[in-house]
Amino acid sequence: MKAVELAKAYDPKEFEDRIYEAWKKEGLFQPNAGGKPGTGKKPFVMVMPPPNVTGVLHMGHGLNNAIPDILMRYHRMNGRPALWVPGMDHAGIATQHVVEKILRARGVDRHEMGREKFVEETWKVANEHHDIIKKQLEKIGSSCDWSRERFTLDEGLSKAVRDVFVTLYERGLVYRGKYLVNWCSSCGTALADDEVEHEDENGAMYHIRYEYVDGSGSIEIATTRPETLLGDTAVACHPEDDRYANLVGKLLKLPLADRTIPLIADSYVDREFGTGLVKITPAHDPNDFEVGNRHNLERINILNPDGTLNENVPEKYRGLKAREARKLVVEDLKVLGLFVDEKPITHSVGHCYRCHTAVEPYLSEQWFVKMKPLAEKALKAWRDGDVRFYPQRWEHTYEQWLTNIRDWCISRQLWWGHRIPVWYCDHCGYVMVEREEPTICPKCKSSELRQDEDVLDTWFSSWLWPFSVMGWPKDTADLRKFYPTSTLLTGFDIIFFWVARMIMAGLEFTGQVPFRDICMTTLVRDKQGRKMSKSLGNGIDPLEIVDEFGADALKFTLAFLYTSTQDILIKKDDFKLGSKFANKVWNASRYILMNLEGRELVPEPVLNDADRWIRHRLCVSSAAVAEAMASYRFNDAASAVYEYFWNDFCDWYLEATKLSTRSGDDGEKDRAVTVLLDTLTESLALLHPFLPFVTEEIYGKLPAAAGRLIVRAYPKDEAERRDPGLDARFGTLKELVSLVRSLRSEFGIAAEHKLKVAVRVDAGRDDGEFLARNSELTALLVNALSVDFVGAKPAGALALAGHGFECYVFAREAVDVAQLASRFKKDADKERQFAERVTAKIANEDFVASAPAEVVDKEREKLADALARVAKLEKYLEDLS
RNA sequence: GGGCGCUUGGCUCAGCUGGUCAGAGCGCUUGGUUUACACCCAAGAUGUCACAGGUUCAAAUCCUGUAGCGCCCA
Repeated sequence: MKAVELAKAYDPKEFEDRIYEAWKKEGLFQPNAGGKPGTGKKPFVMVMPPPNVTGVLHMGHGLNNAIPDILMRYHRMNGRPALWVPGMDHAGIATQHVVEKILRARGVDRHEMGREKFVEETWKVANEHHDIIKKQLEKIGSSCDWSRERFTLDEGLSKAVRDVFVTLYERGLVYRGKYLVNWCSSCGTALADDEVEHEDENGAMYHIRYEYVDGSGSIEIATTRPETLLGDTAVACHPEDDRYANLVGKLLKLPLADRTIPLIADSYVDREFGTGLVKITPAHDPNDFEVGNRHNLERINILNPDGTLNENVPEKYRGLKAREARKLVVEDLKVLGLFVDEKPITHSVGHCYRCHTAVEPYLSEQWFVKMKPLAEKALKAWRDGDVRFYPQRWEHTYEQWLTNIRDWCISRQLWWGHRIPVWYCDHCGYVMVEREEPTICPKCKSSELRQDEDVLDTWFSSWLWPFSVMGWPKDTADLRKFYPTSTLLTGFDIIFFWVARMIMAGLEFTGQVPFRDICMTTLVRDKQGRKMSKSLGNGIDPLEIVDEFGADALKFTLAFLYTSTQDILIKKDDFKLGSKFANKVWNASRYILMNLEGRELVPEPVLNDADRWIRHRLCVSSAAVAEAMASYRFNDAASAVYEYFWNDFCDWYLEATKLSTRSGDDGEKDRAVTVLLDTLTESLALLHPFLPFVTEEIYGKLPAAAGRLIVRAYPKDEAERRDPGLDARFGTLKELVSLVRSLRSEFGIAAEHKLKVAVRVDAGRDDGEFLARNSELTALLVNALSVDFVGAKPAGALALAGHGFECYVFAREAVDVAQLASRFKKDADKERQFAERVTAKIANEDFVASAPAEVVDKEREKLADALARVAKLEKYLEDLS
């Protein structure tokens, strides 16, 4: 056989794109890949959280694509039909922003352009961006089934959205009403409650006097927003507040606005707060809105949609932004002598999550979803254990939100999105909520119909994602085969926006939870713990990492650093971890393939101790991966394969095989190389989910390779391959090797100096035969002339104390005796201290009585072991002196 | 105001169901042109596991409190 040559250095650029194309072309991302439909195994299915089509992929996407890819590949290799459905989100507000910005640069306003042209233009932009994002997801290596890719605004999903809206309406769960909504004046649209981000801001508490109409005096109110007094329709006190109770019903002169308002009593008022009197502005404050309803107060809207004051305020304030009006109002109050004072305070102010403008409570007519009935089902599903959170603590967040749920404002005053399927008859005012566009009014037969101008919240399509991507509401084969999905993996920050709502929609429309396991990932932050953001410029572009270190490095590093408890703090250089590991895999493989030169493969090679040991380790590692994957502890899984490959396979096994590959025996070489190839193949399979590209590339170079690694069986933990006894004996050999290497290092004994070594095994130990059988191997690993077995310490040798054995090195002339003595003393002291602790433990009767016998036995063993080492070390010290 | 989380070697973090669990990666020190790998090899140093109590035969691990940091909801 000829040697297979791998390039000297690992270079992911050389093969990653090529391999991805091959996987895709061969249909290996599809659930029937590897001819598995007949196996009867349960499919493993995930849907990708659809990224914003016009957004930029950041490290959060990197994490939430790299990690699921590991899961997908793992289950695929375990023989389950594996389906990962990709797609993107039309992201209403965000995309409209992007396009408006492009248009602005061209000097065009969307209103000049008109709705139809604007939407057309937006599609163009979305399509361009789609291709970029798709390319990026491919670069990252996502093994998702592109033949099933979906878009939240494509035909099928639009149909699902319309169907859901109408169905909810029919069930009485969608309604229209005039309520206070969160209004972003910059985006010109309403927002849902959870699209508002609260931030502390420096503001002031203003104290203002309102005079009685009858001239008998005045009262003092406190507010943070004095400009809204222009929309006041009452002042309220607590009904049991002695200070004001007798004044209820009195009329007040509203300053500046020249109106008369009453003093009312409502238990909503907090007596401790400010003066105990609050101004009531029903059209501009959610609490005041409620108060206004209870007292039948007029609602005076003082704002235009663009956030300026409207015609309901005195002329001098009209057209001003709220902030500007505030200044002027305060000045004018001062002139009138009605301003008392202002005290600086910090208070929480809501901002638009897209553009960060301060949000105004704004009275308008919107469509809402009645959430309570949906939330109750979702809560029940969780209580029944139909959905499980990993880590579990997130269920509290889920429960809390669902328990205190509020109705969902779903209309958005945008052009980009699913147009609300409601038509109004201009002739008779009849309202039609329809799946198919109506042409005539069923009531008056007029054809003057007008569709609702607004579109639906983007999340109104995302919440259907797990089943709409499968073709729902049609009863498709995919829906039957792959729904409900298995696992959802996404960031905890969208638990309300998306996760909880998907569960509600799944239950409401399919009668099933859309997934059973919910794996919540944390945020990726920079080393200072700051959120990665464009404005801070501290973001790490995953594509840049792929370019510099490779997709495998990106994936492996993220998995290795994955944590479910804290945010992941990361810097660019950290990705070296993954590329170093990939390089290690590359070079170990390169070495093995080099050794094929002139070899013949042996049909049924006999295994030696090292071979059987590495197979045992492979079993242990495979079991560790299985356990970690089942509980979504990706860092544990990554560590398991890392330690296996680097520490077991490379540091010990590969080194051990050099005994064979460097021997003069062709038969032994053939045997060793055959086993090596086999072990390498299984090791590559073990690593594949974590380092897909480099392992597939190497697999393709193996002489006996068939098909693709991506669909090969994952190494199993097989009882007959396990051998814990062998593992322990091999451990003794490793300890022996380390002892000699330490001596060498500490005393500067040159590597090329071949030592003469002897070993004596303590009485009662059963690893003597093993060590004797592998003495040549030991000699190779410590560069010894020979490793002999003796019954007692040979004269003139230095002794080293192992656990259960002694090792003798003929190197007295090479070491500084005083230094060695102090080394022994240190070791002996440490061991003695340990022995004392254990002695005390065993002397404690309570311990012996209460602890399990197993634990007590273990302690006794530890003690015996430690005492034996102390005795040895003391003897050595004596010998040296 | 309610809830959740974090505080472990210089840095970033693991340590699930209490009993060699005091660990990893990076960094650091010493030595190395071992024909797989310097993206490497070998050897090494570094922690009273935030603090104070408590439970227990036994606590980084469970409980309570304190301090600091962060996040979410209101």
